[in-house]
Order: sequence, then C-alpha cells, then structure tokens
Amino acid sequence: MHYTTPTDQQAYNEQVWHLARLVPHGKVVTYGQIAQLIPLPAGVDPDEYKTFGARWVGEAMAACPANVPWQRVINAQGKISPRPGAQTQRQLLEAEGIVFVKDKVDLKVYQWRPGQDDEPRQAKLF
DNA sequence: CGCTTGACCGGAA
DNA sequence: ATTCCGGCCAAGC
Repeated sequence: MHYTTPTDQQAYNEQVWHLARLVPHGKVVTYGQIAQLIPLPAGVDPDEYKTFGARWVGEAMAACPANVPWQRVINAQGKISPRPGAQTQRQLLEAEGIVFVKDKVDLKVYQWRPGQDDEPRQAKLF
C-alpha cells in the first residue's frame, strides 16, 4: 500500500502468494527473487519495477493469506526482515532444518531454484 | 496541513 | 563488516 504500488495490486499479490506456495519445505526465496520471477506487470516501467518490485512483494507478504508458507520469504541478505513476528519466522525455518549463522542463512545452500529443488517438476511457474 | 513510516535492494561511505 | 542513502507513494497521526 505504500511507496509505488502495482496497477492491479490484488492481481500482483496473488502472483506473489502463488510463487511463495511453490517453495519447498526447507528452502527459502528472497523478496527480490519473487519480484524477478513475476512477469513485468502491464503499464509498469521496467526500471521502476527493478527498483521497487521487491518492496511490492514485501507489501504482498504483509497481507498474506493463511495458506501460504510466508516464513520461507526472507531478504536478499539471507536475513529475516525485522518486525514483530521475526522470532516466530526463524523458529519455523529452523524447524524445517534451516541453520542460522549470525542471524542469517546461507542462500547458496537454502535458496530455492524454480524447477530444480521442488518436488513435482514445475514445467511452468504460472 | 506537515511529518513519519513502511516483510526491499544495491551501491556508497 | 556495518551503516547510510536514494528511489518515491500514501495512509495515519
């Protein structure tokens, strides 16, 4: 709802949540990665999307429905974005076997790569 | 009516 | 490694 927003925020959020649901247990994705996986929304300037896409994803996650593994979405530094509830998020991830070192995870090990680590081979993301 | 504040990110200091 | 800052909008005080 803040900063610049997608033309059709509802549709955009749906895509964010859809992708989040594809992330396997024990893996994580970054806000920027999700933004990158979503096709450039119509009418949005590519540069603007590149700059603000990740924040749009953050906004979508703030309004995330219950059936989404929201804990698997973290920031580009491999850390959990600070906010009330961050502790819970960390516990959920550790329960999935993810190890934190200095409050961050090793993205080279835990970052999800579409079509590579996910169980059912996803031919298409959408 | 101003001023603050966001589930972000990459580059600069 | 850490902290700061620009990018730039709108709801809530």
